[in-house]
Amino acid sequence: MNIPQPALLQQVKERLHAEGGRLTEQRRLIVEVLENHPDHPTAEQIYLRARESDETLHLSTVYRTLRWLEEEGFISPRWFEDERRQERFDMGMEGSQDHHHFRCRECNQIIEFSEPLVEQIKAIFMAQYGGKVDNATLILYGVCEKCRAG
Amino acid sequence: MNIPQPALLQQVKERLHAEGGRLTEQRRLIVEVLENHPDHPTAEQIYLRARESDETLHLSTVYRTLRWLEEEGFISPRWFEDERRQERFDMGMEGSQDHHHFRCRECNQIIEFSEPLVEQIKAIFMAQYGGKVDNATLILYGVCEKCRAG
DNA sequence: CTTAGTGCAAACCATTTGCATCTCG
DNA sequence: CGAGATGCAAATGGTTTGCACTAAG
Repeated sequence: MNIPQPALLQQVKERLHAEGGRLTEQRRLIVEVLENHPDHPTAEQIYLRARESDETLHLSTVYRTLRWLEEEGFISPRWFEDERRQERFDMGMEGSQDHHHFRCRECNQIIEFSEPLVEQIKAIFMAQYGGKVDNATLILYGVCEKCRAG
Repeated sequence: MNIPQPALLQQVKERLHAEGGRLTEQRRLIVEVLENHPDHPTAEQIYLRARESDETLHLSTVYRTLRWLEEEGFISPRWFEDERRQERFDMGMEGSQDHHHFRCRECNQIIEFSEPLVEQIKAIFMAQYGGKVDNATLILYGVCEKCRAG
């Protein structure tokens, strides 16, 4: 299939080393899956994909690794309204610019986009209400072009 | 943009009548709690407040009523990132204009605000990616003025 | 060797559902 | 009286955790 990109894996390796953590086979696999499938998978989807390479991998290990990646700022969890309690994982890295999401309620596709007006909204809010806004999540819901046409 | 709304209870009464539903004591209580506490309570908070007037009220009844109110467009569920799985209920009525939220991560206060730029973002997205955007949820996270000062 | 990490099973917990009973209209 | 609601208990399902064992460095 796809040749794994060393970008995320390399960063993870370095962070683990700095913290006295260990790059296990399981973690390597999970990170590879994330790199090769930037389509906001659920924990279970990551689990199933990684299991194709390691039959013994357990879902709880996937969760533990995802939580660690989240704490380290490598990924972000996302929730979409039609999926109430299920979380999806976003490769967005620490320090990278905010990006936002459109979710098609027919094909469930997620489109990422950046939108400078959101910065402006933060500024307007702060001017009006005081306080400090650190980050913003914006999700648009609708029907994508393809589903409208089809 | 303030369109005076008849009290929620009155609207609920009419809708129930139109559908052959019944205005039970439990539903009346739950709707009253929602009207008197527009602070985005959780199901359990609504339950506890309503129970002060009716010891026998059960949490499942609260959930069933909330789901009905949601289907009828009287309230909307909202999720905030630091509470992963818990939902909060928003009195926003059907047909009322989109409103958005700021959440203080110290005092957990929620501030509602409207922001016309969001309409503009929807239009920009549609122009760029095609498709149709129906609605948008925007949540700002940060520290409110009071908590910053304190 | 040492201890971080894993597999597994059990726990968690907000929410949902099946069913016998009650009650609103 | 009869359909619609409720109380209760049990189920659900994504996520988390305790523990004994395994393996990375």
